[in-house]
Amino acid sequence: MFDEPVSDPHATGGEPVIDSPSSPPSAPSSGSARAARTPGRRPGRTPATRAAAPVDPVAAVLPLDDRKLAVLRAIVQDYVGTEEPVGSKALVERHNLGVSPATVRNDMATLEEDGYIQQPHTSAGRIPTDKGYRLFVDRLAEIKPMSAPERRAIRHFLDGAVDLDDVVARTVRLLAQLTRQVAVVQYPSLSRSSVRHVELVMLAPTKVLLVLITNTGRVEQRMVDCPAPIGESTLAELRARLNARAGGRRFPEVPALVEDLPLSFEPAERPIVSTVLSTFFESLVEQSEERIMLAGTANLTRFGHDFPLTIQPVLEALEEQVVLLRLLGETNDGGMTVRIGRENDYEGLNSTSVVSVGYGSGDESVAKLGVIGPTRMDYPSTMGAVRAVARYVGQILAES
Amino acid sequence: MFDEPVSDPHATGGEPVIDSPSSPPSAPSSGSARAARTPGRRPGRTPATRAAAPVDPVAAVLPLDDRKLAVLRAIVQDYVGTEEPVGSKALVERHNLGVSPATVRNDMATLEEDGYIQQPHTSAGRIPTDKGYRLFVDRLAEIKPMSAPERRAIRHFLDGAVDLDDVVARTVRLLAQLTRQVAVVQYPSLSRSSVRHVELVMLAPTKVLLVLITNTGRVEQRMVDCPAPIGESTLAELRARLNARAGGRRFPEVPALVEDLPLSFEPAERPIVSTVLSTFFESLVEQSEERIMLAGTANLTRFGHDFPLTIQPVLEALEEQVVLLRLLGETNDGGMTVRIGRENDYEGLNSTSVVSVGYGSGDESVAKLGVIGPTRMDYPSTMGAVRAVARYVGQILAES
DNA sequence: GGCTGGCACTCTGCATCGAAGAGTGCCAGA
DNA sequence: TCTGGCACTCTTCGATGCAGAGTGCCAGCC
Repeated sequence: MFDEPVSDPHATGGEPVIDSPSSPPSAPSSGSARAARTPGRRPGRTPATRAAAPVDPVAAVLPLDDRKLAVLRAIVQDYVGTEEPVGSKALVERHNLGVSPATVRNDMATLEEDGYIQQPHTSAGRIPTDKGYRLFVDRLAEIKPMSAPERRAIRHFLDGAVDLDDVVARTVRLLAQLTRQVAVVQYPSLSRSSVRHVELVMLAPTKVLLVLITNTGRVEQRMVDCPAPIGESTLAELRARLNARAGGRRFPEVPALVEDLPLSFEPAERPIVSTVLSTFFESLVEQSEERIMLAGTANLTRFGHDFPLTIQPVLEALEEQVVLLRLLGETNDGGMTVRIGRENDYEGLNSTSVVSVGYGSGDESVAKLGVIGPTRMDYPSTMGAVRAVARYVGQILAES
Repeated sequence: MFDEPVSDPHATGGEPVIDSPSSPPSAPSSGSARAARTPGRRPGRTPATRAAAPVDPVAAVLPLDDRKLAVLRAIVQDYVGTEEPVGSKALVERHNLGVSPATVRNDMATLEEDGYIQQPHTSAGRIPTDKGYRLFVDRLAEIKPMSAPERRAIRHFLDGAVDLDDVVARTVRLLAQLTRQVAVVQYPSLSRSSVRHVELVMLAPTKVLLVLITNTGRVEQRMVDCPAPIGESTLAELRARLNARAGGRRFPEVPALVEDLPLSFEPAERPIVSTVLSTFFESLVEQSEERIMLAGTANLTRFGHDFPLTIQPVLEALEEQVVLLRLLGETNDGGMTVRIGRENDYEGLNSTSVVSVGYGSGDESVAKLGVIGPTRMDYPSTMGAVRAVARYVGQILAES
């Protein structure tokens, strides 16, 4: 059965939101500039260019005809469902492809030569390789939209949130539940937010608490140790000027806007003001720039048979905020990003796939979210869930 | 080798800080009122009372002599080390107990009858039961103090923290590393902290951001939707009065101290003031009362052979803040609490042990921390690490 | 009464073996 | 280009057998 167009998988349903990682923003290779692209390593793997310049010797072999693609898709679907290598006979039975097992076997041999599938052992069925999944995601899969009840449930669940922490917490849990995988949600990034209010609270003569509130509702605080006692009036003035200049501005602009502030104070007070300001920038911008929330680690137990070996490095990766941040950081700004297996830079995640996307209150993204699962995941559904959740979080943020 | 006193394991080294869960606060059963007690289910299991009233038919059998206790201890130690059932021959070889394997076998038979050890299969070695671990922890084990370099490392690591979040974050990671288990740290509880400062920030005419700073450096914020626009001057006045009355007070006292505040405002403003105040109490006290941080989940992979079955429910438990909070909540205020296997109320943790203790800036605890590991854990070392970390965090908090 | 050596017994763990089944690759023919 | 057939490979599973570890019990000794 070949019920979806292969040449442009996005023609029928959802918008084309798939971006492969590290695909060059230029050089649209197929009809639509926003259509799926193959990763940089295998350039020119699309109908439009495949005949033109056979850069890669493997790629040169490659007039993968429709049936072979259908076979690959069937293999991916079956393997994702059963977790077992799929053989030619079973494939023909389950997908009535209209040809005999022998023919499918020939196709499989081709697909294996080209590196899309592989055999765990001689005379076992085939399983998709990372490259196979890549092709599946890029050209064969269609993002599966959420059903109406699912959408309602998402909406309802997120609507109950009382503050930003709660929004993020609910979002991760929701995402983990929907996808039955590990979910990761980044807090709205400071660098993409704007300043709503800056508050300075004196706790002791030389101790000031700096509280920053962003337009996304995020609140950050930091203790400042002043070199000398600071007067309440100075503090009030600094607060007023800081808010006047920075209020409403995007974060990256702020330093330039307030750097001359110390000059407007008495010389004696300038060092103090400078200290407060530098803490403001350094600590808030650099240190706690990014926060992340995680849920669904229990889903890791459904990973596979070779359990402890796979799960340990993944758990370790999940403990490292840095790794997660970099992971999400690689999300393409435009659309959904899928990184499959070894496409992930971090070694511990070499047998996982990461589906991530930006979300935001307006039309641009303020942070990323995503899920981490086995390469052997149900990509269409996962991508659908990730996309849907990202949209609703964006809406919620825009409302509050 | 029988190098530590059995009758009172606390005579030589560390203070008696072990408390069994659910042990009645009254009825000290041995010499020291703070000495280890056995859980309620098995009353009267101590030298002082064992001959008096044989309540329990099993307990009646029980003049466990010193050698049997030594055998039990040896079994626990060996099993913890090897993860394999330990037999009589190996026991005699490794611990030169001064008797023959046959004798040890007889002792083992007794210990098994009494429920302290069990055989996985006929003619396999013995492994300790929960009850066996309980006895070990209560009477045979001594908390192993940290070495000087370890203490220095702890101190050094925690000293680098820049704010409360950082202190807590460093603490969990440290604890997880030291014990090689899952670590849990509760944020300093609001109900045991005092108010350092309350800040009210107007974000919109009817939106006020309430920021609360505690003496432990914890900062909580909450959005308040006012029923009517609130004036800047009213807000300033409310802020001043709130701080005047609540500043420095313990949290539980605060409601009573400020409940009449609305009356000191114009009648028109009272509803607004009331709204702010009620958010102050309800949200802060009830909802986000407790926060928890977690680390070391990757250590779960070292749990045991029967892997996925054990780890899944544990991971699920760890995802539930509520479960963790209740877990820590059961920590005895006085000293260290060890809950072994089925002593844990939560079913998913029935094959784990939880070692927890309170920590605080002064002499009383403001929150709890602990680790979760397999019942087959090295209790002396784990307890030593937990105790040491708790002390240092307390010191750090007291300083800042 | 408690400890010990000896002995028979049980059970696991491991390797070996063989049969069954699934799947492949290749070839000749339509 | 597809198909049916066939030989071959390799995994899986159960049965079998053997070695090793550990026990329980008993009779004898101190």
